[in-house]
Amino acid sequence: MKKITLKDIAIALNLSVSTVSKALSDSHEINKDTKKKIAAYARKHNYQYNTLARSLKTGKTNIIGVIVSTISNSFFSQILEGIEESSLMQQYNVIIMQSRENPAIEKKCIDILYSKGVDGILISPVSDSANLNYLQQLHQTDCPIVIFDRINNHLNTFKIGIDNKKAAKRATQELINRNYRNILHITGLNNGVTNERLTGFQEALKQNNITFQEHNLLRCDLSQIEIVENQILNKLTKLKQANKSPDAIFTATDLLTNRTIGLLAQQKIKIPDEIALIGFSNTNYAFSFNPPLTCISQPAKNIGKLAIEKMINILDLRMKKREIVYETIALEAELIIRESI
Amino acid sequence: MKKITLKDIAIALNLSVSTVSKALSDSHEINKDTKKKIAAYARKHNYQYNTLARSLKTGKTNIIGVIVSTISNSFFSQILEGIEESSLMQQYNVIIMQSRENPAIEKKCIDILYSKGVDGILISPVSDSANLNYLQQLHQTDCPIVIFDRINNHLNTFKIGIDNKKAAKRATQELINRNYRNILHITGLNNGVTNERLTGFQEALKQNNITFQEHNLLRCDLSQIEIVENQILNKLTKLKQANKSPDAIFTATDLLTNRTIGLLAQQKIKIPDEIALIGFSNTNYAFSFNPPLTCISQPAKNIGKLAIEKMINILDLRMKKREIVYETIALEAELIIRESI
DNA sequence: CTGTTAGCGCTTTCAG
DNA sequence: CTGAAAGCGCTAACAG
Repeated sequence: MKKITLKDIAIALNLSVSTVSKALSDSHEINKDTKKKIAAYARKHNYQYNTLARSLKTGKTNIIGVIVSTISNSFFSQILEGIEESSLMQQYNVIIMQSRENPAIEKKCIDILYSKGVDGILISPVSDSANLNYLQQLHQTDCPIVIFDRINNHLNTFKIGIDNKKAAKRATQELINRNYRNILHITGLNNGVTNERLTGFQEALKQNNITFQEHNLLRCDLSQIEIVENQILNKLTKLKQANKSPDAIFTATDLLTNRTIGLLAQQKIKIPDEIALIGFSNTNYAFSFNPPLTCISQPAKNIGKLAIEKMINILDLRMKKREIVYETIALEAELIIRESI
Repeated sequence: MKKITLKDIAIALNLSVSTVSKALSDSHEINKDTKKKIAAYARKHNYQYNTLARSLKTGKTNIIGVIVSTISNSFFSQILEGIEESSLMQQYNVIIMQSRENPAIEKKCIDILYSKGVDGILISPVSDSANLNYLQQLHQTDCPIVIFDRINNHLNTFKIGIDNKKAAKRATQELINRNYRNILHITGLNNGVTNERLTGFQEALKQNNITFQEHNLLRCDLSQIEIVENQILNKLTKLKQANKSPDAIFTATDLLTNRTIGLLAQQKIKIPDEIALIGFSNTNYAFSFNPPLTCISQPAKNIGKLAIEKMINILDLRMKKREIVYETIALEAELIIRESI
């Protein structure tokens, strides 16, 4: 079962290559019987057309590049699942690459994808600045870009994510509604997404006439997973010593939330009796935590779906030379109430 | 910044295409100064060679296809992370596809990858039979196959996974060592992997002179996630009514383990006091469960790494027309003792 | 309805 | 050291 080509079929059936090509793409200008004969031979010999050659000719690969920071992060893997599913349905495939939160690697990924001739790139950019100009250039010429997740940047294209401020505000409000007043907000280092969430947190406090206290903000360096727990524990200890222990914690990322619940359990701090916990989390198993975790879950799969759909949309409109009106789509994050608050 | 080609460079610098081609691949037959001039121009205009054209010519795409059942399963996403990392280092890229536990979709994925001209396919096959003959054919001719995770089949190639029987036996022994005698084994439907694990479970019992009781085996249909919990709860209820409640549970898959711990918490069954729990799990957050979960964790990232390395190994040896000796590599799964037993 | 031809961008002999 | 030419497998314009 060696790979056979159009030429092989043409020779075997005593036809020309172009006839075979047209027949297999079901062109109307080919006789029915000829088509049948060709189709039969092709099937029998397991002919699979050579996408490479076709792409070289047509200038279209039907491959979309996707860049995320880490595949194994559950939020991203859910997005990727959505992307793969939708792309397959639309006859596209995806090459997935990891930027590992590193702008230089991200640049390399972009270049590789570009040289592979991908029709477009879906990306959750490492930073709000690093490769943005480069992406903008690509987008304006050869290679359309669609942004997902980290949508706080000035790139003029489709951006799919959630309204982070709103989601954070809602979570905070939920705590306040339940009479928690002294809320510690744990977040990552400065970036668009965490800043939005912080703003949402602060706005909720303000609306309820609660003064935001600087000591109720902890920024963790997420690049060093090992010490995240220490950073949190230190903070809690200090607050306790100052007699300012929080009655609730609001965590701003998946990793922080899941680590925090583990840490509190380990420290035998009762949730929610001593400290309540709410946070962003897309773990499939938040309900298996004990207590089951109350969390803000992003519609990850849907983000992926929409991102690829918008990309195909761009590709389509560009081909038809039609104008494209870009939009930023902020989906609704879901607040799942369980038992940790 | 439109895409530029060798031809563009050649014309601009008044050289021939072949000279430019050779210069950019640093051929020794090109003058140093010419190389420099060409390199400078290429960099300035952001030349990215067209992989498509090169592949068509060389017959090599440097793309490896990967087929898993679901990307968002944490075990697979960890494998994918390893695959992506290693492949990038070796100048390969991966196209990831999902078979969704469906042989027909799996077949489709294989065909698409084949027609894309991937250099090889890494796959965790849906079943021990469905597309195996087809894969064997591909492997023997054009497109080498490497199997990972589900390695209980007759395909003659590299297979990377773990020794499931051994891992299950060890987990069971650990329970027995701690004086649990009445152990309920919860597993999935009949397949190579779960069968191996069941065998390991039974062997451990036997070695300790414990009779295996048919009522201590529950097979769940994993395709219907929603009812898994019900199936487990029903079983526990029945056993209780018969006065045969287990003192420990050994779960055979990620999903089952994580669902079971959630269910037990929900039912207010104290772990490990009333029932102990041990199981396979590759969740990143097993330590955040409460109690922290004692589990068997597979070296997923490593499985991915090895799989791609073996693939590149095959590609290499085939090119050199050297003989290849296939082996099945069973890595060691790790037993992580925490507090659920 | 079928065939001829040119060419996508690149690599690779072979000549000069 | 540099260039001309062929060809990878396919599509598409054009001819017949």
